Amino acid sequence: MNQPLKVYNSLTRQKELFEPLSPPYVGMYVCGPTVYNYVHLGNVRTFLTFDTLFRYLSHIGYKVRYVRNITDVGHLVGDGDDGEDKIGKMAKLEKLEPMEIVQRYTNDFHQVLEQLNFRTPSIEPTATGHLIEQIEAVKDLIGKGLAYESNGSVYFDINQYNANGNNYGKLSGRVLDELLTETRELEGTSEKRNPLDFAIWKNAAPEHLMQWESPWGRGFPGWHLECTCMSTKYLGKQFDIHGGGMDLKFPHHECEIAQGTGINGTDPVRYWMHSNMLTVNGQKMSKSLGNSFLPRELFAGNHPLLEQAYSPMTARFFMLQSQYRSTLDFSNDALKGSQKAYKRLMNGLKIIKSMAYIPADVADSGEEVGLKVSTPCVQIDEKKVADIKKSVQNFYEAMNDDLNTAVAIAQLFNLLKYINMLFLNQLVPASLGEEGFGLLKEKFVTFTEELLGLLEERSENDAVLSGMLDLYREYKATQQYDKVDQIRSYFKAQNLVIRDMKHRIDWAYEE
RNA sequence: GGUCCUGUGGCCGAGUGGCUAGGCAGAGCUCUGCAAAAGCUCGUACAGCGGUUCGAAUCCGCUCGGGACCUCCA
Repeated sequence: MNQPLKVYNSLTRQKELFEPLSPPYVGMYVCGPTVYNYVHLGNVRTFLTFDTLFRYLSHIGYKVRYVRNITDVGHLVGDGDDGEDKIGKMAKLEKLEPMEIVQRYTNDFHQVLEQLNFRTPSIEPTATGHLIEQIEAVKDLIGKGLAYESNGSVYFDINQYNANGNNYGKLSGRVLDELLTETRELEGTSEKRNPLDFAIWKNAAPEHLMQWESPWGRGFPGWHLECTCMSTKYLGKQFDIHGGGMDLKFPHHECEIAQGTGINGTDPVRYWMHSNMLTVNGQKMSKSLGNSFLPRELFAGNHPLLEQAYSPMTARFFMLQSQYRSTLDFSNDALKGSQKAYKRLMNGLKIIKSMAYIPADVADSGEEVGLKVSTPCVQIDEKKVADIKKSVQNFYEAMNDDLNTAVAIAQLFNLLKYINMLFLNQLVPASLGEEGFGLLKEKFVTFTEELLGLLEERSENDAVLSGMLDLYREYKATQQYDKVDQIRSYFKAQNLVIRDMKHRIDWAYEE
């Protein structure tokens, strides 16, 4: 609210100033996973985009209701009637109840997101929990002449929808005639009036595991319908933001627009946002191409594509280093670079959090705070203070510019420079003034932890480490260098390193 | 085939009609028991060819390369 946020709206194909329907409230819906398998790293990128948006909107004063669904109805693998539903297929394969499959992969999804420090959405509704709403929606569309029954299935009537003055294809930029000529369905074999009509209710074969009673016989809801019903129920007939991966633009989101418009008489979404794909060697990461890997495999480093393990926060940082609308290419070299950069950032975070402002007169004498500084007189370095203010402002401008986290992170590194200088007494807090120092500390911590969701990853106990450091100092003072080296090895074994400087000895994350 | 996106230095990745992105890697200096870290300095860019312009890597055209969607996919 207190920041002019601009977002790229896929519907209008341009950046627009974000103005919610009824500030300070914001309604945001994001298509969640179909829980028939483990989420892979590519899936995670989309959710990270909207986690970042959720955090930023909240930070700038909006009250956000963030709805992210769980698709727990199996949808068809293929387009034809003989297609198997994905959850049902897994259930048969593993000899489990479909709901066991759903539970297992929902748990996995939640666990992965928690490891990556995602905030939980306000509501996480399931498709099976909204069957009544979906059946009502189908009835409603039939009543309005926008859908028709055929052999126990119900299809959305695109020709009628367009005849009513709508434009099916406006989100994805598709032209109906072109779609028609490209369709692979054979004439005469379909239950549909128009090959482009999509199912909103699907007749189920007896062996189909997940099926429910309906006015059109036993069946299950069409894939696109759940999002329309759940977003309408929790966010209203029209709401602010709808997000998802690029690959959902067509047909899924196009269908949502058609259904929402058909049922509620209004365009359901004001800002459509789509995040781009994670690629591997330039190709989209996907299960069918076999180039995907699981977050778990990334964290453990046990996948042929991975040269080593990368921590959850390294992965988060890596993905935030690019803007969400660009494709991001995965590579070990890039991940290694991110790992080092992330650790540098965390060392800065650790330093600044432990540091308090010291007025000039105290800094002069130095003794009582354990600093041996002999700064004769400290005056405020206006140039540095101005630079800090500029970086803070640039951070906000970057975030306001369609969530440009890449540029935002660059500002963090500008600030990090001053933190490191403070740490080494190349700069004393007093030279930034209380205001300048306070701004540096507050913003660096807020940006890193709250907005980007980057946290320190550490298991070792602080007290143990500080005890070890005391020993280190003692051995060093008595020049017992072999023991000094032993302590260094102890830290090294935990991916930590001792920083032994003129004025200070401390530990840090090994970079 | 149709629709659309994209091509930045060793690697990843921003951005813009003229002003240092940033990170990783590399070189030098300072500091240091040895290291490490940090700070400072430095190098190598905008696929190719035309055009518009006082000026383009940034706009336009063409060529070549890569990709996405059109089928479930974040």
